[in-house]
Amino acid sequence: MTSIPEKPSLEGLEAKWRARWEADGTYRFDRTKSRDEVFSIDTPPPTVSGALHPGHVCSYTHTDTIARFQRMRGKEVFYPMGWDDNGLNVERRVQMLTGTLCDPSLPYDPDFRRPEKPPKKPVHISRPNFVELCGEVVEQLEQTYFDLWSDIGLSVDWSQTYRTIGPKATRTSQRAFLRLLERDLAYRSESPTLWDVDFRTAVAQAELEDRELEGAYFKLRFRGPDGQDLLIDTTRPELLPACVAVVAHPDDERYQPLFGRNATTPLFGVEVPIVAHELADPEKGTGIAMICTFGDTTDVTWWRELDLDLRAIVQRDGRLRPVTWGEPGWECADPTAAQAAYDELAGKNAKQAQKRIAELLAAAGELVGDPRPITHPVKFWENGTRPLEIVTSHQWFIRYPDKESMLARGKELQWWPEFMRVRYENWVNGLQGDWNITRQRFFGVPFPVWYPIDGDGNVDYLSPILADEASLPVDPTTDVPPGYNPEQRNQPGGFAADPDVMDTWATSSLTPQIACGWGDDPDLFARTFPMDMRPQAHEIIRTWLFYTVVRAHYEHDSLPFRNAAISGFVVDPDRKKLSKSAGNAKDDPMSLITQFGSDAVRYWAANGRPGMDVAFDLGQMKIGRRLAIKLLNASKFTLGFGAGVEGAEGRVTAPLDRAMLATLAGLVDEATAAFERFDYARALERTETFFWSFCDDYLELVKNRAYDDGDPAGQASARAALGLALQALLKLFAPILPFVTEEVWSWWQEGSIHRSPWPVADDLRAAAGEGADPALLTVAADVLRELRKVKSEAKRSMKTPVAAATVTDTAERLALLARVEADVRSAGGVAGDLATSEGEGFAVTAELAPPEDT
RNA sequence: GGGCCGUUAGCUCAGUUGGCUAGAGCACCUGCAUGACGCGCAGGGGGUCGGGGGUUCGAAUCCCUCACGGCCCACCA
Repeated sequence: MTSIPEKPSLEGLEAKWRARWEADGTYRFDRTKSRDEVFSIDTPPPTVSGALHPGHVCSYTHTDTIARFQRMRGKEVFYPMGWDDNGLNVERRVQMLTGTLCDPSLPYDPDFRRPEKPPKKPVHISRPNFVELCGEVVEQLEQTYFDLWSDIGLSVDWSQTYRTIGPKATRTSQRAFLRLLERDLAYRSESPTLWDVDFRTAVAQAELEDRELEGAYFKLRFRGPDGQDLLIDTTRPELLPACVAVVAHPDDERYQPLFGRNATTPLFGVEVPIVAHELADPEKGTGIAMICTFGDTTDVTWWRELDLDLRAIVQRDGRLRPVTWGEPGWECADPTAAQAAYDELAGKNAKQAQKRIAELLAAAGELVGDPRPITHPVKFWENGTRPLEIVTSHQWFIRYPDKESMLARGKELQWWPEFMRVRYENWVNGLQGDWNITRQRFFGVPFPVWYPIDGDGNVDYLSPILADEASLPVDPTTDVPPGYNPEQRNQPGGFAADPDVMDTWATSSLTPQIACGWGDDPDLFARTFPMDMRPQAHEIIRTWLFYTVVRAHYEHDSLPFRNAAISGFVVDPDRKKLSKSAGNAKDDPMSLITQFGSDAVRYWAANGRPGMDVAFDLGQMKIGRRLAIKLLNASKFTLGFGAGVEGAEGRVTAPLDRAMLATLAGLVDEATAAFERFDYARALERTETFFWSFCDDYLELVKNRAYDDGDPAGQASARAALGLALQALLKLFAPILPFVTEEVWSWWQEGSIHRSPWPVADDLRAAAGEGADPALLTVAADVLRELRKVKSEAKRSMKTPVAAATVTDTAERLALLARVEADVRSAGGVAGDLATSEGEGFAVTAELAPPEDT
């Protein structure tokens, strides 16, 4: 408890209270509480690769308001923080920042030091060195995030942190992986996979995006079974050597006679079957398409469903691999001619090969007409720069549960707002294939497996040697599998490490398990899992949310959390999402905090409705700042009366005071219900509205009485009511404006407001007493407003005495007015008569005292 | 192509099951030294509720339809 400052101010509150809360452990999780007393939050681990912008502040503030509300309601809040330092984004950033390139074939160099400045030509370093470097860079970035989160007032328990690539997360991910493997819910297979040729890694369905690209239709002349022309349009003529069939729609009469027979490819003279499939679109091109292994995902579908040959030609670097024509699998009419043509293409990338094969086809007279330019959507990795190719490789997959059970989980989960469930259902209904969790990268969670090498030095990739669960976490590139010794690494008869790492989502889909200590800390796990709340953005429903549901469904046969609170984006005035890459996120959150104060920035954030996009708006922050300052001043004023709370019951006797408390009780009900529904915005809006009228009307109406020693009962009533109201109001604001409310609280209370109990509406009703009528306050404020209007329109001071006034209103309202007349007269400065007249409409006429001559 | 969300004052947004003359704040205009706050206080002007139909005694609210903006999904030869 301190005293009320002479000139209250917002300056320095962040640093002051941030330090205090940390020293006092205000937000530390008390792990003696049982599951039903706990409210646990599955915080989104921010990717530490990017710079922070106001968008981050917004959604994390939303979650924090809920955390603070639940804490005050009496729940013990489990509010951890993770750092997402896994994944390609971080790796890419480290490459750029340090000027290095990971080369797994190099041995670890214990003396390697990060260059001062990134060299122009990247330095090649070993995987362990690269991983070390990632750790260093990430640590610096985490500090920046920690500072911002602390200044913005997140009530996170900072002793509960994890990294998505730290030992805890690695152990959890590896354990979960091994258990899925054991139940045959994860498997390894060689199959066509979407592949980024620049980053040389597989990409999952969830990370795809379409981009419109310039392309062209090439009309190729195939030969039909009877030697007739069979014209086929394609945008990828360079894949002609990989053609394994041509396909048309089963109902397409033009091609029906040909089904089951063979066509011959131009240039290479390969005989391919003519097949039928519903996915072939008679409207597209000539209605018959070539199937290549593989040009796009439709090719993969056709190849699987029609059981076609495999003639893959695109390598992992995106270039066409060498092929010997005439050998098994590459039979053709004239191997020499085919070889001659193909040798022109081998080693080229897709673009170069396309150009060359177009020339070859034209020269051979097999290209009909000129290519027709089109724009068409092409699949990219969302972070990539070149179109994805499809290559065949060994990958780890997790089977998806059947759609029905996933949809049932979606129904079981509470969505806020409700309509977000549809996005989940859309995604589940559109699922294809299984979940590829393999990434051919270095900085990530490694698979805890090795492969045996036979006496001839061949690696058996389909018979993995599994790590012991007790030995986790393991890195197969440095650890040795059970039963082997280190000298046997990469030797005939020895073992080889799995070279890949898990996809980011394979780890972050386990954030509840990681944060709650699954397998490591069963006691904590029992008190926190399944979690209560998952806050996240809608764009990653298909990834983070969906995958997390899959993992908990498998591992615990439950939801990972009961509530999903989905936030929108922060958008600029043009409704574009705020992002660093779009260049519209120039405002640094720290400078906003300096300029307006944390509470003001939080106020702006909390104005964004759950699930709705939030406009970035400095004006709202200004208003938030004003609100915070008003809270300081109004509190100072109120407390200046010695507005106590102790023994307030029974002392609130004046009708106006009882009316105010009854109104306030209604507000508490409404704000509480809103917070329960994760609707911090409505709670704020209602509280704010009440607060301003509390200041402008109620405070004005009672201040004279509160000062008046001649009316001890009235004075005591006003002071008691003011004290109760102030306390409740501060608490209602506390989740949104934690700094200013804590500051005011400290003026006359012990302990933190953030650990104090949430206001109870019935307590306020009890203090207001039986039959307290909120309408009294409304009537009094209405009349006061009219008296002010008269003064304002006469351009006179609000202090101007009113010589006489007449209120016209219904009998009912006039009766109410009579009960609060003294307060109205006092606040309005009505010196003379306050007459009443029963009538239809509400009106007030007033005669002002003449101006004093000076 | 399918779906979801939105469109209310110049700006940011409220408006619960249809029901007083559609609200708030900002901005703008006019005033005011008032026992806390001039980063304040009092007052004022400003809206065919995206367009068009319909249901109803009555529609910002319910139904149909169109437009625009945003997002998600889609097998894209």
